[in-house]
Amino acid sequence: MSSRAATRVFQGVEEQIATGQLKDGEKLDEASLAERFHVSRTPVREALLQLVGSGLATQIPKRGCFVKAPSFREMIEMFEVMSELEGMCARLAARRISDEQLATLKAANKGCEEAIQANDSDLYYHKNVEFHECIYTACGNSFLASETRSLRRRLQSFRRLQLRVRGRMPQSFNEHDEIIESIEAGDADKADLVSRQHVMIQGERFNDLLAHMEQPQ
Amino acid sequence: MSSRAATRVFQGVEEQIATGQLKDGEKLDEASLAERFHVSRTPVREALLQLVGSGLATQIPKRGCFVKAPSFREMIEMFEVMSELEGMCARLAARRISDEQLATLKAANKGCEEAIQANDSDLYYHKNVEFHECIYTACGNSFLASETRSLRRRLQSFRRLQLRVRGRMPQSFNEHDEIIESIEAGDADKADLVSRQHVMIQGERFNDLLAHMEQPQ
DNA sequence: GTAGAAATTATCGTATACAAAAATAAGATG
DNA sequence: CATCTTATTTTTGTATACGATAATTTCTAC
Repeated sequence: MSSRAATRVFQGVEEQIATGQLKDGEKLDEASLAERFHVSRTPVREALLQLVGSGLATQIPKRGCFVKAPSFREMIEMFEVMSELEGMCARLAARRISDEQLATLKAANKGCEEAIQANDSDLYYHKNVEFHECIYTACGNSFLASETRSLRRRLQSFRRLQLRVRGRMPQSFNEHDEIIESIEAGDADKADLVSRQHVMIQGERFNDLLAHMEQPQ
Repeated sequence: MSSRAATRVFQGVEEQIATGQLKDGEKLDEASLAERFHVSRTPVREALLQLVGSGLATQIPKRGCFVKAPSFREMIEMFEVMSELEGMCARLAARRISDEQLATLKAANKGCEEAIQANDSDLYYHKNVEFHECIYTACGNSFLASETRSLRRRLQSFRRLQLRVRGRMPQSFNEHDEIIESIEAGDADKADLVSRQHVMIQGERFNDLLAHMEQPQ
């Protein structure tokens, strides 16, 4: 089906960690995974290496790999950094965005609006990613864009949960408006501030959500 | 000698990329590397995967791995992000640092001073790392600390060059004083600003250095 | 002589095999 | 019965083997 077995295993394990099927500290046994994915140990080992690289697993020499789900504290820390990066992207975008990029950004936001009117949170999720992607591109720093994207991806599975929180979708959309306005006005400081808050609010929502769901560690 | 063959290969190739023995775009042939490091292809492939993960190589499916030395533009971009992260660390440290951590920070700076008096740029390099490491720890966000450390490491080989630039060592040290003062005073905004500048100046110095050395691409 | 096609070669991705180290189980000794 | 020692088993890390795909070369046709 897919091109590389190693990639399949990587994404599969990643998914299972995100959904909680594989829990924190659980051992990632090479032989079992190989059997589960119908491949040999070689691609499994490659997948595990990549998991370790992306921080989802820990490797102890001669002992094996173990799931390393972010703790509550680490999640908050990641949101804190995400907030900073997102703010930086917006700040730079306010200074560097082109007319064309601004138009694309507005179009993406229009997509968000339509998703809200259709009350389609899954569509909103994708349109929202698109919106932020526009800002990453417009910041004119592809390294920053890539780092931010990567962190967003890492917080992704939790975000998806958040947008279903009551009333979050319209509020998120209103914040988008503020972000666009400040970027269009070239107000870097405000774009920075508003974007930071946009992320931190999500962090807080995440916090609420977790508190409702179960005990953090 | 060492524990893992894969690690040896990884560090070896990393070193050769940093020193310029392996140039941008050059192919990382599995068989040749295996022969060079007296190991089989398996650990070589693992090393290459890690190199790709840390951004030092690119992988094209069914075509192989190629050295991906950061371009001039990417270096500037990385400095821009480093500046932001370093600023964030300092800002948080100004709010969260403990008395004990502050003492350690001052001690590290004392080490820098001694290195200057001894005119030992190599020692200064290490003491400087120690100084910044204190701030990372004091920022109270271990994820941020880890990300910043990782980026520092990536810019490391170039930094090492920079500190040998004429007059940089004392200037860097003076900037440290400003950083300590603002952190001690709990002035988060100033700590942020000064730390950002501290990095950006290095970026500019790097810029100068490159301009002197050879043509950027 | 050049362009395209077929065959050959090289290299990647995966599977299997084997050696070394660690975990576990079994046995001996007090 | 507990504990230390030793044997067995499991599992990691590395080497080798094999199939598939892309690159290269050779060959043929024009």
